[in-house]
Amino acid sequence: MTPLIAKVVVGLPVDGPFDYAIRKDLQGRIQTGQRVRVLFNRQERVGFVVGFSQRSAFKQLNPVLDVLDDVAVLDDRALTLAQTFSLYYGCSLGEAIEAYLPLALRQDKFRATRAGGSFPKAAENSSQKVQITLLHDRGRYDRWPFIIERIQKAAAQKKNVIVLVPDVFFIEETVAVLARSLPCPIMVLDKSLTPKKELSQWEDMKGKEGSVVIGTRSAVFAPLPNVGLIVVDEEDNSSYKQEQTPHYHAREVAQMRSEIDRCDLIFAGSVPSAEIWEKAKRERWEKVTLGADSPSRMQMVDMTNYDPRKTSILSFPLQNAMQKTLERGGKIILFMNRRGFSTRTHCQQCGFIVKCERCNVDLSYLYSKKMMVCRHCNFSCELPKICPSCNGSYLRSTGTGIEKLESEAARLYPGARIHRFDSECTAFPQEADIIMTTQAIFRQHEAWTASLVAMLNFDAQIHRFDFRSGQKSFSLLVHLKQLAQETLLVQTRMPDNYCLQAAREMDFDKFYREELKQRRELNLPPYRHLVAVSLRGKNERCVFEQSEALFGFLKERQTQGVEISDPHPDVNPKLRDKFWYTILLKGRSVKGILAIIKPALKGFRKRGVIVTINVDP
DNA sequence: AGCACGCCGACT
DNA sequence: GTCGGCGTGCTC
Repeated sequence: MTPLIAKVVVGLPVDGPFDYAIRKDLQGRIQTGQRVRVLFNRQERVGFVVGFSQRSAFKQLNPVLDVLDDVAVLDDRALTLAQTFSLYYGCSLGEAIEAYLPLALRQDKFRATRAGGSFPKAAENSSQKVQITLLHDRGRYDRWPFIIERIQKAAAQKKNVIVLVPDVFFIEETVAVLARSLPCPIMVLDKSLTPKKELSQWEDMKGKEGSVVIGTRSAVFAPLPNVGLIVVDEEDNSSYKQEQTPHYHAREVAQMRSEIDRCDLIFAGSVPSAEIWEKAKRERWEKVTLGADSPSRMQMVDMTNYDPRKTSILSFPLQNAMQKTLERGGKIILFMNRRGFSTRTHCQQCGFIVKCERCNVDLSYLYSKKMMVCRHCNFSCELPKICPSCNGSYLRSTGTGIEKLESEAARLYPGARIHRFDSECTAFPQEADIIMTTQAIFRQHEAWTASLVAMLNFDAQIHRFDFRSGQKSFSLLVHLKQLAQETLLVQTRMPDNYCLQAAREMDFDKFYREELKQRRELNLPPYRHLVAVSLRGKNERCVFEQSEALFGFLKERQTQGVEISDPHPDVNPKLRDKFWYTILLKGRSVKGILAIIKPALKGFRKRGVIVTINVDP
């Protein structure tokens, strides 16, 4: 029987599906996974057909206005993945589908023309065994021969492969490494292209076999048929987590897709995340350890008796090591994760601190731009000459950023060629004796190594208010150690810290033992799932009151095994002119936690706030 | 998300 | 008396 009603979802945070009448002339032309134009709440929108029906509970139905493509943009597997995605991340099916599609297909300006390739129906290969591999590469490049071999195995069976990298900066390098050894076609899924080009790339993938697609997190949705393997490189990198809603993690989506497509998975990296390390052990994944440790040794400088107001940020042992390295003609990398010259400007007369009005944080001074800037929003202003509060002329800038480090080094080593490399720099300084750098160093294609690498502010890193700060610090130490040919020097007031101890001995088991012990004691991932419910709004009192009200709603529905934290202001309570409060829920399963949040939110009438859900924040 | 209908302040 | 502010509710 020809269906009379189409079930349609839209890319808005509203649960559907919604029923639309199918006109006579469109009957037989509509299939699931197709895009249609519909009138939704008096507006024309792109909708996605997810099913059909003969009857509707609604009396008056709007008609489907138009079918937008000749072919379905989503096949059954893609719809299944979108469904799984929306249930796990607590978003609507329409939002999940929009996360999936190239920008062009979320609007009705463009048409999809190419149908998906043929591949086995889900039922035909449901018995196919899925192999998951944790590939721990203690070096930097030893992983690739192993990965290439696995890709070739997949390609030999005419299967396609997806390779995910954390950042666009790694795409070019990864393509080069793979192209050297692989005869099969390599494609790049690039979100930075124009919508039209992105669409044509996306459509090209549909007919492929034995090909490789490389891209960042959204490439996990590449419309390749018959995927045999997904590789997630540097799996612990936080860029795999999307900062906007829906807050998905490409690593988790890769696992969902592997279940549905019955394809293999490789999680590769120098420092696996504690979550994956534990899961690999619990679920008995294949574990491969490769690569020699970096030959460098790690030296710690105890800064306990160091007074930042009296001495240089470059401790005497560090100056000593730098001097010796320079005398031998060696290179030096100084690492500090803080941009700008100074990090705080205050008035010595009245105590006024120059802050960002939108985020309420200290403004940094960028000497290179002669401007004060906010590290959260892109607010910038001139450095005030007199105090805006008391009109006195006693403004002082304190705190050390990478630019001050640069001038400090220039003063101490007038003969050395000193360069800075941060996120604003495009070209890497090849001719340099001393390089001051931030995280940006890891975007560098060629492994730029140095005799001496120094990490200046380890303590600021480990003290960050984030349960993953241990993981991130350890990861940073291991990556910096890989850049050091001879010595990695770390300035710290806590030389006994387990991250430092484990990194010095390159004892990964030691790190995970301690990290996982702490996670277990505090009921944190991977032993519990977290879901953050965040409220934001212009009026702090309103946000606070609404948080308390929602907290009450959640408490009413609380089930056994789920903990609900009191609402608390975020680490940065004011961000981009909005106040942020969060309620954190902890439980053994995301499903169990969302079963509390979803109905609570349905009955909750929000006033002056926007509520968002972040699963596995 | 975004549009419509709602009820309260400043205008001719 | 009306025009329009945005706060809240709904979308097949």
